[in-house]
Amino acid sequence: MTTIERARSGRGRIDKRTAILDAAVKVFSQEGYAQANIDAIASLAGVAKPTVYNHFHDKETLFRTVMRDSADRSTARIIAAFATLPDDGADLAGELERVGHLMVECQLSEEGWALQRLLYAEAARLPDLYDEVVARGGIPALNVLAGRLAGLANRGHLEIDDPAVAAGQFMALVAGNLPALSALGTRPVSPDDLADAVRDGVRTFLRAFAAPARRRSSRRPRES
Amino acid sequence: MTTIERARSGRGRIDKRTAILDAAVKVFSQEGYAQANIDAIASLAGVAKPTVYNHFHDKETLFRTVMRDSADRSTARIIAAFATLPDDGADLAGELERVGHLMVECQLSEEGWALQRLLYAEAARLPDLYDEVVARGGIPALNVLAGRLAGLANRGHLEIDDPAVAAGQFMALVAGNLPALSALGTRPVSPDDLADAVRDGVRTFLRAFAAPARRRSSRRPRES
DNA sequence: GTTATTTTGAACTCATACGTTCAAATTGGC
DNA sequence: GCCAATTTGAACGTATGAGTTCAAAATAAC
Repeated sequence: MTTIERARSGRGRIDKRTAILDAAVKVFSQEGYAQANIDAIASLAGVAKPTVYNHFHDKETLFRTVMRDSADRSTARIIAAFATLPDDGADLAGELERVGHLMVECQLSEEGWALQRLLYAEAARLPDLYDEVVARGGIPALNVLAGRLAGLANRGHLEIDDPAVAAGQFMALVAGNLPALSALGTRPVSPDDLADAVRDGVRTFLRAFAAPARRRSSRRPRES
Repeated sequence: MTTIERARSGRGRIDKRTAILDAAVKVFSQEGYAQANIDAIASLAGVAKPTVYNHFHDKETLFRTVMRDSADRSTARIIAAFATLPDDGADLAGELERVGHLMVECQLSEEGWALQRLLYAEAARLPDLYDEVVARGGIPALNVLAGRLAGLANRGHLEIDDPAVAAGQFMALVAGNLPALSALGTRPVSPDDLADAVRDGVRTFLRAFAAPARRRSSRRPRES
């Protein structure tokens, strides 16, 4: 089943499989699940229709595979971006903006939007697929960011009660405007608007969570 | 065409039309556009199929009407909620939480999620519909909230540079966790989780935008 | 009651598209 | 060169569903 298994088994032609997946992600994201045409996918992949059914039992299996792969790619990108956030707190605003940019660019990518739109579209029909994508994507990414923020808080650069909450709020603040800006990914976003949105989000995040400059309290409870 | 026109023209049976729309919103939101079946809508509305085509020229027209009506209802609810935000700044945190609750409940409603999922699903295919819904829904609602926040800022209860940005960030902070919490509207949200999310959002919003207690920025001294 | 309009049921047309079948061609391993 | 697995093309069966047609029935206006 897995890419690796097939590659080792020898006989299966791995390139056909990936060609089908590449074509499928394009067609699904342009047309949506129901409107996507298997013949179109086969033709775009340069493959005969029975070959598609040879690799993927039916349309739903193909769709699920596409969504899983897409989620894995996006997650890897976002986690890599978060991992570059330094712990030392130097130029915190600049670093948060940089990471915020990487994050939104991942979501703004063709594939990021496609994944999100398809998830929304099919969540009601395939709730387990939604759960799986969240488990593979959103949750790990959020955990990584929460860990970085917790590190910054421990070193006194941020004042954070709950790192997971703060991580979610960072994402909401920085990326919350993206759907409106890009019309759900159907229109290009001007780099200036994007930079403004990220900057505003980071500024508000820091207004809420930046540790007071004078005090270098590692942990200062605000109220009981 | 409009409800009112039809009601005055007399001959058209207005109740059939609304019954069709009610049925259509249910079927569309459960099945999605492509999977939605006109026969099912007609049957659920207690109406013959040609009657559907008598009121709405084709499936897409019916869909667009459903989306517009749904957007109008949601917008009216949210704007009504925002309008109850008092200007005087008394119990600001409590009031923001109350309004935040009204806002997320609107989005959490069956219809709110249906609208959002269908928008995401069909945005690529019907970009103009997306624009129309945003123009009727998101933008007016955001403007009303921005106006309220600006009022609070003028009276010295908030410290806000750009009310529109702050309004968008309020929505992002308070509602940003909803998709994950409710699995895009496919699962019920526990009232406790919901209250936590709203409280966390409002707390962060106030940490970023609350006017410092000592300084009386503009007009009104803080009464305490 | 008369009349114009709407509604209804049922059957029909037509297009789309999933998934299958199968014999022939191709491929890769040995 | 031989064999086993895969691929291919093209046709097919089948299902689904949008939108139409039409004559009969129901309805509202006058």
